[in-house]
Amino acid sequence: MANIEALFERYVHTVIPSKEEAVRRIASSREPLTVYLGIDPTGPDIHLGHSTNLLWLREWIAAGQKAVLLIGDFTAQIGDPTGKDAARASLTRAQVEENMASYLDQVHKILAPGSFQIAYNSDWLGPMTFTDVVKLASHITVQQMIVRDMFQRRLEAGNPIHLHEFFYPLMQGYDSVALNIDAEVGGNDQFFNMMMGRELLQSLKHKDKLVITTKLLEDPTTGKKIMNKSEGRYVSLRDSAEEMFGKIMAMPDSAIIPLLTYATTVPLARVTDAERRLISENPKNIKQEVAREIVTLYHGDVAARDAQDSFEKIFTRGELPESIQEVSSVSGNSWPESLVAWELAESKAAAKRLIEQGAVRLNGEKVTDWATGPNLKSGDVIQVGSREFRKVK
RNA sequence: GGGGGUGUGGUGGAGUGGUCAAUCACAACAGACUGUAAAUCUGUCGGCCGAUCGGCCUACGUAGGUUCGAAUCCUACCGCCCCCA
Repeated sequence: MANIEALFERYVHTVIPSKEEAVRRIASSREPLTVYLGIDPTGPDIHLGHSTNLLWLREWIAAGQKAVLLIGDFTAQIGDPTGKDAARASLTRAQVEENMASYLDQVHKILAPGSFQIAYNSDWLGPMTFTDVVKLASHITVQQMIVRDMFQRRLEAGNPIHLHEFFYPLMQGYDSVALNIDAEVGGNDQFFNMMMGRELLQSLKHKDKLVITTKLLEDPTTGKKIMNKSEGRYVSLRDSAEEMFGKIMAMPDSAIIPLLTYATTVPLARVTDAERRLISENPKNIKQEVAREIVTLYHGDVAARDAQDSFEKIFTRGELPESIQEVSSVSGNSWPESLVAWELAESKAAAKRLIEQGAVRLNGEKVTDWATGPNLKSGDVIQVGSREFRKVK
């Protein structure tokens, strides 16, 4: 019983109808309850923001309950409009399949293969006829749709709302009906869609679904998302150990506690301990511990330790990394031409700027003049900024 | 169907005939400093060429036009928003 209550504490934001009711239902049910997590395979990456749901699911499964991972292959193919004003490009079947394979690999880093079921919403959304859709739509009013804050904001700002955007909550909501599900879990930003599913399930099957929303990784000082996929600022579960470690270290200090709380499984006592230490201690140490913890989760102890060593080596002590990408030098190439060829600069103009700014080093010596071509020999190391290295073959 | 608006760089958003490759903010990149790829401060931020001055090319929804000269004016088209019906 105690472990069931604990299910609704750490990662959870809200439970509808209530946490108490959820606990009661689990305890009083003869059968395990089934919860589902829906994800749309719109890109190849799952990021740390999604990991909260997966970590929660792992506990749910450990508590003897059932889980379904619902892949929104149908919705992804049409294109999810919930983003900004521009309609997102639709994905082809092939892209979706590629993303799905990649998603499962990532999910398996947290949830053991076989510990959950997989469902695809194209199975029931694909065969629906226009008649089915109209009938489904009749259960929801426009007023119910436009209360959603995203729609409200766009109405106020005079930004377009396309009619088809109303169908996404409807489709996602219908997933609950098709699965005849007991509960759904998702990030707090998915609250509206999950409630839509609850509404439909009640209308169509007179069944009362639990809605469990999890905490989002947000910066407590700015309220902004720490993982921002549309701005390309996120830690992917596919990232290498070193990338992951580095990206976490580049996060603002204010992200330390949210990451430790919602993206790891360390005991909560350690979180309060970290909060206390942040006051007196160098935040760098605590951030490193968080990075280490997260990398361990996805890459294991050894890789995490190596990632930390390599980070300290390059950034704290300014030494060269273990392995450096090798490039061949073309004699006669000027500095800008070489930098572009080695993918260290986007254009020759950019390369010149980098040199002018003192960002380019040859064997540790600043390159000051772009006009006098590089005189390179095998083994020379070129560095741009603090993290890009190339070695001449 | 009628009327009024609007469309700018990765994003938001200025600019309404030349001094606009386009104020500013965010993002990004670099430098300094540091406690790290945090914070802060400074700088850079379309491309090409000439050894920093300079020159050329491409760009402000699309296609034309007016003009010595257009992101800025005109016409058509496309997209979007609002109001009336």
